[in-house]
Amino acid sequence: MRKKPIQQRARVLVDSLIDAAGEVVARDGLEALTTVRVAARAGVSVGSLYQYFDNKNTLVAALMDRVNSDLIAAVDRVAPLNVGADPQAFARALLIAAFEVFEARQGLARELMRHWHRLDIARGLHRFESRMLDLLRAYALAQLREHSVDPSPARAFILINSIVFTLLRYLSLPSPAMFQREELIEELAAMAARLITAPR
Amino acid sequence: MRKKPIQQRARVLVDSLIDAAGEVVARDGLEALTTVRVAARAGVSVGSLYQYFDNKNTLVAALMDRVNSDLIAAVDRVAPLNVGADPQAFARALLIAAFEVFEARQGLARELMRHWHRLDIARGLHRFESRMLDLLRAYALAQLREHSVDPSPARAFILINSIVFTLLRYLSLPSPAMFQREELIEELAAMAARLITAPR
Amino acid sequence: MRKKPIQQRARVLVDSLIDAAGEVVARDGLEALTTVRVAARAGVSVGSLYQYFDNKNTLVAALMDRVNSDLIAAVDRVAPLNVGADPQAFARALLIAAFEVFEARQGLARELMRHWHRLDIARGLHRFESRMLDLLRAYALAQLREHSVDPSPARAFILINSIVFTLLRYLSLPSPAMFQREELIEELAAMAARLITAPR
Amino acid sequence: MRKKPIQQRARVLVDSLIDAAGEVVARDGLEALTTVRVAARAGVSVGSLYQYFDNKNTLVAALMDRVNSDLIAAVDRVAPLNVGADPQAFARALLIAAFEVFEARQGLARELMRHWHRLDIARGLHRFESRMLDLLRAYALAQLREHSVDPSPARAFILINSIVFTLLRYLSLPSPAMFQREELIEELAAMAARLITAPR
DNA sequence: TATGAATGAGACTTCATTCAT
DNA sequence: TATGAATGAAGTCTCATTCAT
Repeated sequence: MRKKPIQQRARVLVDSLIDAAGEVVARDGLEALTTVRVAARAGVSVGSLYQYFDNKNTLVAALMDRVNSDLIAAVDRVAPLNVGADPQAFARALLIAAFEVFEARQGLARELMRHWHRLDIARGLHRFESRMLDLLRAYALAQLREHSVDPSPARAFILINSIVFTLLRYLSLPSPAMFQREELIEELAAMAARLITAPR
Repeated sequence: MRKKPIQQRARVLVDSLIDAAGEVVARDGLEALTTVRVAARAGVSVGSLYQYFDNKNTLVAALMDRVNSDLIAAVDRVAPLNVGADPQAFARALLIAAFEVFEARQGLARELMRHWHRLDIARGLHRFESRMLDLLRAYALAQLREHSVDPSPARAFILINSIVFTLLRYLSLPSPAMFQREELIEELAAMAARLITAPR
Repeated sequence: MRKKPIQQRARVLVDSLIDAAGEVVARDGLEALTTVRVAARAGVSVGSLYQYFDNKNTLVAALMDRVNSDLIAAVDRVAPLNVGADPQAFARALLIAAFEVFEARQGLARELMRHWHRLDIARGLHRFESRMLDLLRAYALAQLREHSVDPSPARAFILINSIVFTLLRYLSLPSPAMFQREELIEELAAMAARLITAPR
Repeated sequence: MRKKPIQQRARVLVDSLIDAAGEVVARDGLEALTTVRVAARAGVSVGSLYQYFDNKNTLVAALMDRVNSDLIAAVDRVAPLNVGADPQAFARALLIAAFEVFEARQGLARELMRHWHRLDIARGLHRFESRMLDLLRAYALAQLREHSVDPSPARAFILINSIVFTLLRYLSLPSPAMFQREELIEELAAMAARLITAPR
């Protein structure tokens, strides 16, 4: 980031550029993400885009960060409301929240999924993994006193990635799947519950 | 494919072009996959590349198909040898085989993973899913007579995608994970076993 | 045209690109008309060319339009000054004007002639035909009250095409003809006069 | 021509290559005229094409020559049968013959017309002009004893070119003209007659 | 002689980035 | 600061021509 958007106007501009980037990707795919187009959609000139982003990559990174933050915000919102629920219900609640995030900007999920490499989706996922781990620990502390309160790193890794990617893959399916979304969520929740409660 | 590689020399060329594509991707990423570069690496001229591939996309598609076929071949080879094993051992065997495929051409997995959308990784996955479903049914018939022999589509979808993507994500981790590969395999195998044997 | 050349500088650039295209064609033929070369000759980069022309074809089309407009402007300028003249003198005046247009950019005529199909020379001719028809009607009204004021479409078609192409062919002759240009003009004018005044 | 096609088989091959070239042009335009395609259509390999034609240009030249020869053959066939007719009937007969040649391979005329420059349509026209001049002289000798037996070069030039190009342009009109072909022929014949019989 | 795979120069076009205004 | 025209490297693809078999 070339300069810190201390000023109000700058922050607004950065946001609208990221928004514009998301819209372009959602509408026409990552291939269509050109700096001129994003700037135009944001209602500014390319020059202004480069005032706030060093290059195209940092713009995309910012977009990814945004999605990741949305995801984290969603689980953060939902998790506390479900600490009392059984594992499967807990997982289900988080899954539904995640689904909503991905569907919020239809088309974006598909394209992000498709390019989850470019730009640190990896980095994003790492942040998400950490957050999820925290949530799991909190849940475990509250509910599963008798069990391990600390899922092993490997198991946490599997849990997060299995769910996130299965979900993304489902969302990016070219044609409707052979099953309903509800069924997918239920099965994923069951799997998550088993993973959480399984003995080491 | 512009012309069918009926002749020996042509088939060899097609193969070496796909190989070259894989090497370029593995070494420098999908972004570096230019037609000229692939041709050069294969020791021929661009023109020759276009003699066998309509365009760059079909080349990448061929590369994806190749990886997919390798994957299918690997599980096909291993599965029959493990029909007698318990679910977790069965899953473990397949996982190890898959790991080997992905590690065969170092770096390739990472980049393919990263672009699993482009060019029909999706299509490839579908083929792989079908094959895995067959193997599972065969295994179930032989081992789990008392259980459902037919995992629901949703569950199969979760099983395949969770494993494949978790595995790919692990392989594409920028820095070593906090856990050993063996641990990951064991946990994945356990998860798979639970998923296979869990009641509907 | 990708963007309308509203601004002065842009208009100048568009013009200089068309000029450059004309020069390249005149000097080395239509085959030598490459986008890079035209841009270079205009003193800008290819990118700039594509800022104002969607592709090579639209550039050529613009060049054709330019020639066509020049032709129309020339006859429009000369015709009013000769409404009082007899048919042959009228035709002669227009012919001389046309000759001048075609000779203005030496070599261009030859190449345009050679490719009169590509890019709407046809369309251009149609515009020219219409304009000529108008001029003929105006002339007929003023001079030939006793004759038909409206040449049949077929006759007008013959009149225009015979003159334009004969003239172009003359200009694109590789070696000097067996006769003087003046003689050609005179004969063409006579033919035109006969065609105009001949009874239906 | 790399070698004289003395042998029967060679002559046949050359002919079939020219035929193939004409068919390709007629069907898909001059842009589609690639050596490989022509060879394939002729049922031989590119290599064989280059056995008889130095390069693509000579092939096209040969095609043009062929059309030109067809044209000359047509007027040569028709002219003697009409020496007794009046000028307009004579002209009409030749025009109809020319029309038939151009329509023989539908589409070819349009494309040839469009590119009458490339390859010596010019050269071809010159041969055609000479032949026409001969025919006109013969006709004049037989019919117009009292007039000039020798049309001036300029007038002959105008006569030939006006007719040929008007005709070609008519044939290459994208949409049907406002008048019937018969009307065009009649008007052209009348114009020709006037041109032939007009005093110097 | 015939074949047709291989060559590779070169054409078109895009788009991230800069910088004069 | 904002603008957006200009830049030009780089990528994809074509096709006339050659030459080993």
